[in-house]
Amino acid sequence: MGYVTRWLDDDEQRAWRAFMGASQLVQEELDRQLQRDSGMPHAYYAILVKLSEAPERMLRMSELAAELSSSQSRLSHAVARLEERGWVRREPCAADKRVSWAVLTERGLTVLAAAAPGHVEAVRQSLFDLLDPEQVRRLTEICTAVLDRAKAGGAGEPGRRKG
Amino acid sequence: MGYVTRWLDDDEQRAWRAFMGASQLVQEELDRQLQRDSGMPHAYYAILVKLSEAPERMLRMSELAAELSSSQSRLSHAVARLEERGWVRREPCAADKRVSWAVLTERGLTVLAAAAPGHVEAVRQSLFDLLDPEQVRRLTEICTAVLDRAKAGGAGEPGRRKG
DNA sequence: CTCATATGCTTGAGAGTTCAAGTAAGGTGG
DNA sequence: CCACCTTACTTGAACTCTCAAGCATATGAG
Repeated sequence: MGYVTRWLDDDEQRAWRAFMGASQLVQEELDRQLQRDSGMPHAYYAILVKLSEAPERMLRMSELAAELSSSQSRLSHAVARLEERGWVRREPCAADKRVSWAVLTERGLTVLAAAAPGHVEAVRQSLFDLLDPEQVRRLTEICTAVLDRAKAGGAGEPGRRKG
Repeated sequence: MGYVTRWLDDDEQRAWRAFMGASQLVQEELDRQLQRDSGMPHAYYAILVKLSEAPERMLRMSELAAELSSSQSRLSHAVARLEERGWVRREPCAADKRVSWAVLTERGLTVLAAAAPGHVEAVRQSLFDLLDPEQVRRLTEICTAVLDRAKAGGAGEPGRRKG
């Protein structure tokens, strides 16, 4: 523990605050838009999207959690709420009785279809309308680099076990 | 509204998911690190930092909220908790009795000083160690562009009034 | 001066997230 | 076939955040 802390220099400070600020801002804008216009938080929207893209529109809870980088606990609570609303249904798995499938219902698909246009519009306003194509390319590259480390087994990702 | 939705193309999809993924990942890593090592969420840490940088280590609640891009409600709840821990103290304002000052206590400063090195280390691991200086420069530019629109009076920022 | 409105902040209820336990089922070595 | 560990998922309590009201104090119009 005999470290001397390497503080952030001015450029790093600026970068850090800009990144955190932009992250927070975009997240909150999206969350607010979805809550206001479609009555769901962004996390729930993301669940519906993932299910809609899956074969048969169903995924095992653990797969779904992994795809969303979400903890199993969070997903379990969320799917419970989505089930109450009739947007998602759970089905037991015959082959492995521990597993449960999350299935997007017709009603869930309808709700998602209704929510999507407004969401996309909000995404454009929060991000893409503000950046030129070159910036978008760079942002993708940078964020991918950040994400790759996590997948490569960095410390402390939620809902994942190292392996 | 007779709009035809302009969906995201493949590049935009990738950019969007990378950005959201990286934002979420970094936020959660930082939150977890601070919670684990210093027993506070990142939002509370940010409050302590802002106060520590202010003259006399004190700010009016509304100023503090504005600097943090936080709603007044959130800040009020948070400061209540920080007060219970003795890290922050509230003081009434003689000139305007509606105002209350949030003041960083000695104990709060000590806690912040103890938390900071681990936090900075986590920031490096989550972000700066993964990027070269040119990428950091680009990230700053991009995030600043995203933030500037909000300050320039975009729709729906939390805890702010337009004007 | 007085009433209406705006401002600064707080409060309470409802919701989502987290962490730590807890249940149940699958797999394995003896 | 029986303990034992792992895997898949759920549950409950504590905590934070949000939204909508709710005070109390300025401020301005008449």
